[in-house]
Formats: sequence, C-alpha cells, structure tokens
Amino acid sequence: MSFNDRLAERFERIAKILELLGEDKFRVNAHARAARTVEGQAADLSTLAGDKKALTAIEGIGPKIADKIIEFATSGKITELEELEARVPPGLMRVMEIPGLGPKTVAMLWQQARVESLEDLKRIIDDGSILTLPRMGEKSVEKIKKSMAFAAEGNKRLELGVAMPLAELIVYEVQKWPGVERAAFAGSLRRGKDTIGDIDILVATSDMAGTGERFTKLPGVVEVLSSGEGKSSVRMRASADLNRWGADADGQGVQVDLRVIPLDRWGAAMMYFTGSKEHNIRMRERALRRGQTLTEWGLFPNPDDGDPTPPHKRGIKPIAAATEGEVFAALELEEIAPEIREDRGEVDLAEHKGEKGGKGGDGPHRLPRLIEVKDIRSELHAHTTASDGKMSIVELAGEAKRRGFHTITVTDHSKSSAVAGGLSPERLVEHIEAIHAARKDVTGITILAGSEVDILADGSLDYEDALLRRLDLVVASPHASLSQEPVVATERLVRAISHPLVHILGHPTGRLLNRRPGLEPDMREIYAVAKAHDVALEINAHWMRLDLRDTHVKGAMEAGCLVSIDCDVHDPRDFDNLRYGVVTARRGWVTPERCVNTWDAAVLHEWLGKKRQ
DNA sequence: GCCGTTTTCGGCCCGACTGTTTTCAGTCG
Repeated sequence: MSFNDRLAERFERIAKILELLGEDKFRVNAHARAARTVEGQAADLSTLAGDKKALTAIEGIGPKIADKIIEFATSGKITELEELEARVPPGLMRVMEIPGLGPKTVAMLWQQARVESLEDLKRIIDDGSILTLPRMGEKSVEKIKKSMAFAAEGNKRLELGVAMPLAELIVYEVQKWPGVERAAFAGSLRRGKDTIGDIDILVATSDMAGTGERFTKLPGVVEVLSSGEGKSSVRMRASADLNRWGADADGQGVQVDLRVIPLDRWGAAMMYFTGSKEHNIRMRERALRRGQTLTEWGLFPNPDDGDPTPPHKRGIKPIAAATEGEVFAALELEEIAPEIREDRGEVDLAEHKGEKGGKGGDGPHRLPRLIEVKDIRSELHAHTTASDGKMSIVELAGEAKRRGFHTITVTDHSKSSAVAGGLSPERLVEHIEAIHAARKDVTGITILAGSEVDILADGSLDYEDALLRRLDLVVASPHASLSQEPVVATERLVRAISHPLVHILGHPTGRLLNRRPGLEPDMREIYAVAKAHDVALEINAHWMRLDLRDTHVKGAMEAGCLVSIDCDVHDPRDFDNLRYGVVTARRGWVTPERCVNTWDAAVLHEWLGKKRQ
C-alpha cells in the first residue's frame, strides 16, 4: 500500500471511531473527507511532510490534519488514532462494517448488550436477546443476519470490466419494459472508477410500480433489499466472462439500486447519482452562493423561508433539470465529464471566465479536452501465438485493421517470461522476420516488430542491446519480483526507463485488481525520468490491470509525461477493453496529444524511430 | 476539523427508505 493509501486508511479509522463515540459529526466528516482527499492525491504526501504550507494548501486539509500527516510521515504513527483505538474494542470495527449497521446502532449494541465483536453479535442474535434492545424487531434482526452472511462472503468491490457489461445488460433489459422512456447507469461506474461498490440504474417510466416489480424479478437477483415507489435495491450475482486469469464461476454478489425518476428531471438526477459525493457538495455550495438550491430533483431558486419541505414537493418550478447540460449552464459552468467529477479542481476550472455574463458556455474553455475512444488509432502492445496470444500475426493485424488502427505492434514476451512462452533470442530473430513477411499479407496497416521485454529484478532488460536495436518498438514491463521494497522498485524501473532503446514502460506497477498490489515505486521519480527520456507510461487497458491507475495518470499528466493506452491484446476480444483504458486516462485528465496512440502514423513512427538512430 | 466575494465564528448538502415508531431516528448514497 502506498503512503497515501495507508494514510487514508488511518483517517478513515479515526472518522469511524469518532463516529462510534458520538463525537461532533463535522469533525467526523472532516476526517472522512481528508481520507478521500489524501487517496486522490497524485503526489506522494510523505514527500510534502516538510512543507506544512503545501499540505494545508490542499482543499480539505487544515492545520490539524496536516500535523497528523507530518506525524505519520516522520514516525509512522498517529498518536490520536492510537488513543482513540484504546477506547474502543478492536472487534467492534468489524461490526461497523456490516451494511445497515451504523454508528448509533453499534454504539447501542456495545453499551447495552456488551457487543464487542462479530461473535458477540452472533451470540445475542442466536439466543434471541437482541430482540429486547430498543429499535430491534424481527425484521431488523433478519436484515442484520443477511448482511452478516453477505459480509462474511467478502464483499469486495467489483472490477469495472465485470460491472460495466452487467450494468449495460440490465439497462438493455429495462429499456424493453412497458412505459420505460429512458434508462442508464450512473454512480462510480459512470465515472469509470477501476472498481465499484454497487451499480446504480436510473429509469424514467410512466409505470413506476411495474418497473420496480420487474426489477426485483430480474434473472440473477438473489435477494431483495428494499423496494419502494422510487427506489429499489437488490443483490445480484455478477458472473464475469471467463478470462485468462479465470474469474469465479458462480459470480460475486453485487448490490444494484434502481431509482425511478420523472423524465423532465433526468439531468438533475443523473448528476446527483453520478456524484461523486464530494463533487456534488461542491456543486451544491456553488448553487447556494448563487441563491439557488441543487437537489436530485433540479436546480431551484432558494425559497429561504425556513420551511424544511423540499422544493420539488412544494410545487416550485426548477430553473433547470431535464438535462445535465442545462443544469451546468444554469450554474454558469462548462459541462464537466463524469470521469473527472471527483472534486479535484474541476468545478473551479469549469467556471465561465472572460465573456461578459458568461452566457451559455461561450467563454474560453478551461477544462481539458479529454481523450476519447475514437481518438485512439494504434495498438502498441499485442501478443500472438508465438508467445501466449491466441492469434497469428496475420490474424492480429487483420483484427487491428478492422478496428481502424493505422499501426499494430507485435510485442510477444521475452525469454524470462517462460510460462507465457517467452521467445529465446533465436526465436525472436525468426519472429521479426515473420512479422516483416506478414506485411505483404495484410496491407493498409503498418505492422511493427516489437517485444514486451521483461524488466528483470535489477532493472536490466531481458535481451541484449544488439537484439533490441532490431525492434521497431520496445515495451519494457515488470512481470516478476513484484513485492520489492519501494526503493528497490524505484531503482529498477528508473534503470529500465533510462535504457536508450525503450519506448514504453508497460503496466508500470504490475498490480492486479483484487489480487495483488504490485510495485510501489516513488512515482514522482518515475514521472521525472520518463519525461527526461521521452518514454511513454502505459495505461494497460485490461480491466484486471488498469495500470497506471487513475491517480498515477493524473500525476503523470501534471509532470508532463506521455502515456500509451494499450489493450495488451492476447485475444481478439481484448481490443474491447480499450474503453476501460480510455476511461482511466480521462480520470487522469489525459488530452489526446499526450497519448501516443492518438498520433498520426507519420508522427508516431518518427517518435519510435528517434530511439533507433 | 475546515473554511470565508455576505462570516476568523458559526456555519457545514439533501432527500428517500425502513422499521418500529404514534411523529421519528438511523442509515445510505
């Protein structure tokens, strides 16, 4: 875990314990927010520990939180957290993790029934004594039991590449139901996070009751959590397509929420349910400052008369609600892409500047023009049957051409990746000739000879320079020794990037989502060296990898680096993963010109050739 | 605990659903 992640986890724990102890909720919130802020930082905060001013300059980090960051960076601990943990039984935090059990209930269980662990909770459920506690009836207890079983199963977050197809399938089904005018998914899935906690489906329909009813009966639903007029929740089984890492066959449980909304409030609802929470708060604050109030029902004039009834229930007409574009425009903001709605400065940048009145978005655009799938015109990381791919050179090139690419690079594994059929130097020489020969068979696309060369544990490459020089492109990737100490990993990657024949650093950390964390190099060092040596950092588009991850991509952009978005193709279907790579790039604010795969053939080939002169 | 083109003090986003309640607290997103 990186420093930022470890720090975020500590702040999260502080927030949880404060909440449990019934401390001031705004203090709780400040720590929870600090956790999310820290997690989203591109820069490693331990490097800022000597600079309190720089820390407090970050939105949501004030003097107190900054002190805790500095303490954690210098001593590896936070005294306040240790003191808080001494006040609470350690097993109680596990009880807090059960969905549906919040701080108030857990505190009550602790104080009134001496519940200090999951085992204690199970005991008072089994002997029925839980029913004597306040607000604990049959239904509540039944819910807790189910939630405990679900939590025991390990409710890990679902990978984007599993969740997105499932969500699309649900939307496709829902759209066929009578009365349905519109359906879409929102939430962190729409923002393109690498993993998601649940799936949010929005639907506009003239048949509210029927839609809710049908939703709870979708195939794959294993449990109905709630079903009301406007909102229903179920748990479903998400079965991933079997892939080369092998996904769990019977699928993993995932919560799916359905929200029914009127069509004329579609935009406001989509905005609200897409989030993120922090972004929404920023937007609402902006509305408030402008004498308006923003809810999932629309942007309203602020009545400001003390009546707590929500505006939409008082018959107040919204200023804007039907489309997201309308709502952004009414707030005098450029439309912000879902992927960057994370409260990382996007709202301020979206503000109309310059033009008098800022009417309707004709001010100068300050948000970056984010990269799109259609911008991608080459694939630079692909395998054939020569190593562990499923296609021949000709099949691979044909598929790439069919998908509209001007260049495909064949990059089979190098000799040390024995399990992946890595090529010996002799076989690579033959392979290069085979690639050259294939150019006659498939025309209309440039087929380049490359290799995905292992970065060995010491940072040296898996082939001699003389051989590497014969390749049009070298992707250097770490595959083994992925548990190295950060300092060692940094030296290793820096050495590889500095090699004069390397073009791209492939899946830089080697992480696999939900499986292994991968290397934790000093990313600032990686960015600096990559920029200095004109090496592109790969965003590996496979949904198990998404490596670089979004925060690293943002850091790489801020450092002025190039990126390469590649599908690491083994199977023709792997090309379909491109969208996950692009979404991750967008989350990192990548513009087309900074991604080598968007370049014209001539520009790309010249860039590659510079390292072969 | 953070933050300030209405505040350095006094605010801090907003609504829906559930269950056990006779009017609302707790949880969630």
